[in-house]
Amino acid sequence: MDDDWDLQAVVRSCCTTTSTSSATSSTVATTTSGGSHLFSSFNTQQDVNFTSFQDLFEPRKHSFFEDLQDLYKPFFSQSKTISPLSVLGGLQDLPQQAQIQPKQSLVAVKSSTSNTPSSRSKRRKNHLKKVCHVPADSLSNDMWSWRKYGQKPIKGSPYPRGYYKCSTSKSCMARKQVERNRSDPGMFIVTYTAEHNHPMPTHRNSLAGSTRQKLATTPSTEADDTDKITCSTPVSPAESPSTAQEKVESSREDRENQVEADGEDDEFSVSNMDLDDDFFVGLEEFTSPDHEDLFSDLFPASMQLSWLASNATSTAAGSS
DNA sequence: CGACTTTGACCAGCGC
DNA sequence: GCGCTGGTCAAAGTCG
Repeated sequence: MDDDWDLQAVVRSCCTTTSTSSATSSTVATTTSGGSHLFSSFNTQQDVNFTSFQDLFEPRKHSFFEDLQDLYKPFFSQSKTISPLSVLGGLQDLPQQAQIQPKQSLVAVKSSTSNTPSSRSKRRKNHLKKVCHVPADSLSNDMWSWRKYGQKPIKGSPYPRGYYKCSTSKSCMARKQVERNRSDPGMFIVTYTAEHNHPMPTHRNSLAGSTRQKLATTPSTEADDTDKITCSTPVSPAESPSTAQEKVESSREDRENQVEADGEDDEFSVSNMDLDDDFFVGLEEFTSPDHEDLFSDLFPASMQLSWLASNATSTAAGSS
């Protein structure tokens, strides 16, 4: 079935590297808060040129890193304190760039209480949602562990939507929905709802699921295709290992479609989580206006967010 | 044994 | 108020 795609989608959210066109992935926050700062997320291009990000950030007053930090913070468990909304909060500010599906995006408005839905709070009403457009490649980069709890065909879309929830903690209300962009099959729309109420797992946990690739059919392939890193979203609940796996399977199919585009990778960067505050602290130094240049120097082309990648590797590895 | 995926059914919000 | 659609639950099965 179409399940495959969701897997991939899941993860890599925000920052991935992908090969796809640069502008493609953008994250949006559905929240109505109206803010706007960051979260535009990194595009997943492998070549991610930070410059390309500029566009995204330009409008902003914050320095590149600040934005970056903001972006990540929410996702990274900030090492110690993760505020429940942190994730969402960060997203809220997203720039309008993201394209979101009108309906969803609007929907989210907020509900702090959303975290405690009564048993079935299926409701669309409350719940802040963050929407990220992620290249297929990046889907897998998620440091969080996710467990798929449902999949449904969406009206108007040829692709089903996968529903994932955080598997790290039962009490964690964080959820994400992965859906392929109908207009651009190479891109996935990942919607995050609620926040993680716990720190990111150091090791992408979920071992169990992580491997479930019955078909593991193409682990290697995938590795090639999907695993390459990028900056995956640092934290976004993107896909979990499990998803990654799914990806794998799906990758078979997707590959056909995406491979070209992807080719890249999916390595995950989970381990990066360690970066957290310290990491950003260091980055702040770069916050100067010149950051662009700095990046060029510091992060040569190929590198891009390879740092993330390295971490990701672990995930990828783990997942596979 | 534990964790995850898959799938069908149920439930509730939303629009008319 | 009704129907549609989306979101979640729960059982069954799979895999490490």
